[in-house]
Amino acid sequence: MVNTQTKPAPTRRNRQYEKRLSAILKAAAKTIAREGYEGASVRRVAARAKIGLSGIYYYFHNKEELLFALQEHTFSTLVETLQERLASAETPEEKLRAVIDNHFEYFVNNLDELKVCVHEIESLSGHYYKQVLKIRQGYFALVKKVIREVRGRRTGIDPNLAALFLFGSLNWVYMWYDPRKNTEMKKLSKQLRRIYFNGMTAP
Amino acid sequence: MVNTQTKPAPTRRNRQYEKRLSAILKAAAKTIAREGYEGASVRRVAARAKIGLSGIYYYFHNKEELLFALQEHTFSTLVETLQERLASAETPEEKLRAVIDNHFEYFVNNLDELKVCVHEIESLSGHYYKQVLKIRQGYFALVKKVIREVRGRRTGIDPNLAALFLFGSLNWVYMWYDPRKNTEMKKLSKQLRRIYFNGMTAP
Amino acid sequence: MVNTQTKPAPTRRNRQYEKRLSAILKAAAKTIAREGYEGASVRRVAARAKIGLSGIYYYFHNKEELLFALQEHTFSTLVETLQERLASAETPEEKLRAVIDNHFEYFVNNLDELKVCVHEIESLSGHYYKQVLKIRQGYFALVKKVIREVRGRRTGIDPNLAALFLFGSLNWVYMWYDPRKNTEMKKLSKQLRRIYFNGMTAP
Amino acid sequence: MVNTQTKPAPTRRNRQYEKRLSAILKAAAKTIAREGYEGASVRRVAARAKIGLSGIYYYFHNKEELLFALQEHTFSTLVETLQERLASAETPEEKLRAVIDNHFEYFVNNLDELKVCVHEIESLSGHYYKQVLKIRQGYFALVKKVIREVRGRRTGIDPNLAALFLFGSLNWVYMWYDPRKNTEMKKLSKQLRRIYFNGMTAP
DNA sequence: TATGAATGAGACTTCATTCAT
DNA sequence: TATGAATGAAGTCTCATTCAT
Repeated sequence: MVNTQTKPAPTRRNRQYEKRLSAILKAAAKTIAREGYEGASVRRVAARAKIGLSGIYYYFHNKEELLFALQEHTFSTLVETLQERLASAETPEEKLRAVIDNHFEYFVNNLDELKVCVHEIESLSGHYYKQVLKIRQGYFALVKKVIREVRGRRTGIDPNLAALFLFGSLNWVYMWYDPRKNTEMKKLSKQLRRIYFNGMTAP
Repeated sequence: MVNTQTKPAPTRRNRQYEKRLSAILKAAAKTIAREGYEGASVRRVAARAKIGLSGIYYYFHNKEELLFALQEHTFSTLVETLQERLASAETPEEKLRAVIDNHFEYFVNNLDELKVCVHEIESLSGHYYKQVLKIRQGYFALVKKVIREVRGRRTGIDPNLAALFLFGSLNWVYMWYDPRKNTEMKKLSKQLRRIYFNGMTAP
Repeated sequence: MVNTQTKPAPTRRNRQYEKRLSAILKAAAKTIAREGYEGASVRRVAARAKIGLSGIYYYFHNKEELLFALQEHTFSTLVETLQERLASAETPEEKLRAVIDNHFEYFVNNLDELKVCVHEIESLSGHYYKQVLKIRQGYFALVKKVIREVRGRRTGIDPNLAALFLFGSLNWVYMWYDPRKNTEMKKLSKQLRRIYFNGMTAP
Repeated sequence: MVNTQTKPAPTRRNRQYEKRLSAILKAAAKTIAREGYEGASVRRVAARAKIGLSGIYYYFHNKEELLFALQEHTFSTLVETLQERLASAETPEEKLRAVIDNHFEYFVNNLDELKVCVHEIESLSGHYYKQVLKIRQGYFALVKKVIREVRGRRTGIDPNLAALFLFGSLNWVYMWYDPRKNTEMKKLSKQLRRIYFNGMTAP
C-alpha cells in the first residue's frame, strides 16, 4: 500500500508497482484539475491511467486518499525545494525571489498538481485534511519569515497579512495562466517581486 | 422564471415570489459555499430554503441556473458599486482604494456568495459561463484601468499582470478570513493598498 | 417517510402510498427469506415489488430500515395478539396454549416474515437492533410469565431456561415446516403443548 | 486439496499443511459466525488466518467450500461422538441424555463452528448442500430413534415432531448462550432433559 | 404556486476469483 | 506453497430531474 515507511530495494516488481502508482497519480491530477474533485469519477481516473476501475483500489483505499497523496506530495516538495533555495539566498530580496521563483517554477512544471492543491484544499476532511494542513502551515511559516526579513523595521507591514496576500497572488495564477501562450515565467516572477518588494520596503 | 426583463408592479403575489426566490438563492449560496457546486445537492438547497425539492424547479430550470443566478448577481453588483465609487474618486490612489474597499466590503457582507463566485467560476459551462465571463471581464477592465492610472509612466509595471496579482490577493481572502475573529476590514484594506500602491509607484 | 407519528386521513394519495409501502415490505420479506439479508439485493426487492430500484429509497432510508420495518411490525403484532389471547385465557394450560397457538398461527400466515424475524435478528445493528430488542424482550417476558404460572411451585424448573427452550422449538419451525405438505397446525400445537406442559408439570 | 481420501504418513511438510488448513478453518468459523456467510469476506478470513488472500485458494477452491468443510466436519464429528455415547448408554433416559450432552458439550467447545452449522445451513447449495444434508439426516435419524425409545408405546407422541422440537431447543442455544457468563452446561442439560423426558413419558 | 412520488444514470466501493511468479 | 497485482461483476446509495396533481 501507499505510504509505506520501509522502502525495499527496487526489484523489477517494485519498479512496476511504482510506475503504475505514479501513472495513477498523474491521471488523478489531470482528471481532478479538469473536473474538480467531486466532479471527477474514479472510473475516469482509472480510464486515463489505463487500469481497471477496481485496480485503483489496490493502490488507494478510497478516492479521498488519491487527493491526499497528490496534495501531500506536492506541498512537501514545495517546502523542500524552497528550503534548499532559501539556504543559498542571502539578502532578503534574494529570499523573496526564492519564494516566488520556487512557486512559479513548480507550478509551470506541474500545472495540474498545483491546481488540485490550491483549488481542492477543502475537499479533504478529517485526518487527511489535518495532515496536509500541517505541511501547508510549515510552508506558510517559511514565507512569513522571509517577509519579516523583507519588511525589516517597517511596522506598518503586518507579515501575516502580507504573506496571505502574496499567497493569493501566487495561488490565483492557475486561474489565468495559459501554458499555450508560453508567457515567460521570468516576467511573471519579476513583476510580482517588484510589487511586493517595493510594496513592503517603501517608507 | 428568473431574469425576466419586464418588471411588473410589485403586487402582493410578486412580493411573495421575490421573497421565495431570494430565500432559495441565499440557501444555494450557503450550501454551495460549504459543499462545493458538485457536492451540493438540490435537495439540500431546498431543505435549507424550507421548500419542497421540486419547488426549486419552479424558480430555476436546473441546478446550473442556480449557480449562474448567484454569480450573475454578485458580479453585476460588484461592477455597479465599483462604478459608483470610482465616479466619486479623484486621485489614482483614491481609485485604487475604491477597488479594494469595494471588494472587501461586499465580501464581508456576502461571504457565501463571494466564495461561490470565486471558487466555482469554472463550474459553469457553455452559455452560462460566457455570460458571466463578460461581466467579469468588465470588472477586470475597470480595475486594469485604475491600475494603469496608478502606475502612470512606470513602464516596468504591466497593468495586466498587476491586475491579475491584485485579484489573486482579493479573491484568496475567502480562504483564510474568519468572520468570527472579526478582523477589521479597514486594516486589511490599508495593508493591501499600501503594498500595491507603493509596489506600483516606486521608481 | 415511514414511521410518521401523525396519521392523516386516508386520502386517495395516502392509500396509494400505503399500498406501495406494503408491497415493498412483502417483496422484501419474500426476497430476504429466500436469499438472506446480506444476500438479498435491494434491486431484486425492487423488482419483486415492481418498482424502480431508487423507488425503494423513497420509502426507506436504507436497506437496514427495510429489515427493521419487517421485524418491528412482526414482533409488535406478535406481542399484541398474544396479549389479547392471554386476556381471555384462564388456566395456566390455556395460557401456554395461547403462546404456542399465537406463534404458530402467525407463522403459518406469514412464513416469510417470521423466517426473516427469526433468522436475521443479528443482521440489524445499532439503533435498529436495540429498538427491536426491546420488543422481543417484551415478548419474552410475557412468555416467561406464562411459564412461571405453568410450573407453579416446582422449583426444579427454571422459567428462564424453559422459555428459551420453548422459543427454540417455536423458532426452529421455519427450518422444516413445508406449507405444501399442509401439516396441520393443530397437531403441531398439540404436540408441543403436550411436551412442554407435561415436561414442566411432572413431579 | 481438502478431503483427500488417502492419508499419507505425516511428514513435516504434511504437518505444516494441516496446521495451516485448520488455522484457516478456525478463522473462517470465527469470521462467518460473526458476520454471516454472505457478510464474511474471504479477505477477512485470510487476514484472521494470517495468510495472504490468495493463499486461501490453495486450500479451498472457493468460498463455499470453506463453509462446506466446516459443516461437514462438525456434523460428522457430532454424529460420531453421539454414536459412541449411545453405544455405552442403556436405558432410554440415558440415551436421551447422551443426545443432549453430546450436543451441548460440542457446542460449548466450538461455539463458532456450531453457530455456523446451525445458522448457515441454507447458505450451501447444490452438491455441497446435499452432501451435508445426508450427514444431518443421519444425525436426525439417530435422535429420532432415541426418542422413539423414550416415548415407548405412548402413541400420542410423534417422534418426528418431537425430534424437530428438540433440535429447535438445542440449536437455538447459540442465540442466547453467553460464554462469559459461564452458565453451567450441566444445568442446561438437566433442564432440557427434564422437560423432554417428562414431556414424552407422561401418560 | 408547490409538492409527492418516481426514475434512470451514475457515484464509490467491495466482492470472489485468477494468474504469473 | 504462497503472494502481489489485477479485474469484472455487483453491491448500496444519491443524484438531478420530471410529471401528475
